[in-house]
Amino acid sequence: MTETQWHEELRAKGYRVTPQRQLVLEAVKDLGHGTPEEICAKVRETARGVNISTIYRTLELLEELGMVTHTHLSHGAPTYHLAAEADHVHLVCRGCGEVGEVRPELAEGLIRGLDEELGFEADVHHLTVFGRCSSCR
Amino acid sequence: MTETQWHEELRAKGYRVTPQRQLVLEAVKDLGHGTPEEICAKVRETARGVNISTIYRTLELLEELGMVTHTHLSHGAPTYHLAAEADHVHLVCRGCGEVGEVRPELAEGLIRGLDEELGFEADVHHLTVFGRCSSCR
DNA sequence: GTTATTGCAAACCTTTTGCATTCTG
DNA sequence: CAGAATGCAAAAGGTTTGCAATAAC
Repeated sequence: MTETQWHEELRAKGYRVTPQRQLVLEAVKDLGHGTPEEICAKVRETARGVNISTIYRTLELLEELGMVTHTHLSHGAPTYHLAAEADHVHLVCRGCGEVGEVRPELAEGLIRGLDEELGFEADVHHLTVFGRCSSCR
Repeated sequence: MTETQWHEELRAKGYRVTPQRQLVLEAVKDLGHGTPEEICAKVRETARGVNISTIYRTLELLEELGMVTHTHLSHGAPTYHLAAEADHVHLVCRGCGEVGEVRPELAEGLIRGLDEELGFEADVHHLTVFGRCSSCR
C-alpha cells in the first residue's frame, strides 16, 4: 500500500491524515515489532509532544483499517506490526525471551486441519508459538 | 497427581498447605478455564474472605509447581487452567469471542517442523490460534 | 514457638475516557 | 468554519507489594 493510497482510504472513511498517524505507522514500520510504549518512544524521537493516548487511539485505527495487527508475545503488553509484513509465525523462547519468526508454511497442516474439521478459519498472522529455542533447551 | 502427592510436594519445598491454596486449585479444576478474577469469584462461593492478592500469589505458586499454566486468550486478563489437562490447542474466535479446544495432534506438523528446522521445542500447551469459527466466518 | 501465609490498603503499570483546545479538509 | 483529532488529566482495569495479624507445622 502506497502512502497516497492509505491517505485516500483514511479520507474516504471520514478520517483525517495527521502527522501523528503518519509517525505511528512509520514507527511500526521501522521497529518491525513494538509495544505501544516502544512505538511511543520511537515517535517521540521525531515529534516530542505526542501523547501515549494518541498512540493507543492510532493503533486501534490502523488495526481497524487492516494496516497493522497485534499479538501477545509476552505477559503484559501487546506487540504491533505491519499487517503487510505479518506473513510469518512468531516464536517466543521462554528461556531467553528471544522473539523469532518462521515461514507460515510450517503451520499449513494445522490451518488446514482446523478448517476441515471445524470450519475454523485460523489467522496465521496472530499465531505465536511459545517454547524453548535451540540454545536454551 | 493425587491430593496427598501435591501436599507432600508443597511441604518438601518448605511451603504450607492452606485452605486457600486448596480452594484455588479446586476452582481452576472446576472452571476449566479462568481468569484470576473468575477464579477468585469461584473460591469465594466457598470461603468468603479470600483476597484477590492471595489468588494471584497462589496461581504464581501453582504455576511454579507445574500444576497450572496460563495463556493469553484475550486482551486483558490471562487464563489459567490445569497443566495436566492442558493437552489441547486453544481456539479463539474473533467474531463471537468463543473459546474452544482441539486435540493437539493437529499441530503435530508445526511442532515437528519447528524442531527439525530450528531446534525449537514448541510448547503445545500454550498454543492459541486466533481466527473465525464456522458460525462467524 | 517459628515463620510462611494471609488480608488489607496502597502503590504501580497499562489502557481508556471526558473534555477543552487545536488542526485538517 | 465544522468537526475530527490531539493533549491533558483523571479514571479504570489488572497486578504487585509492604506490613501487621494469623495460622500451619
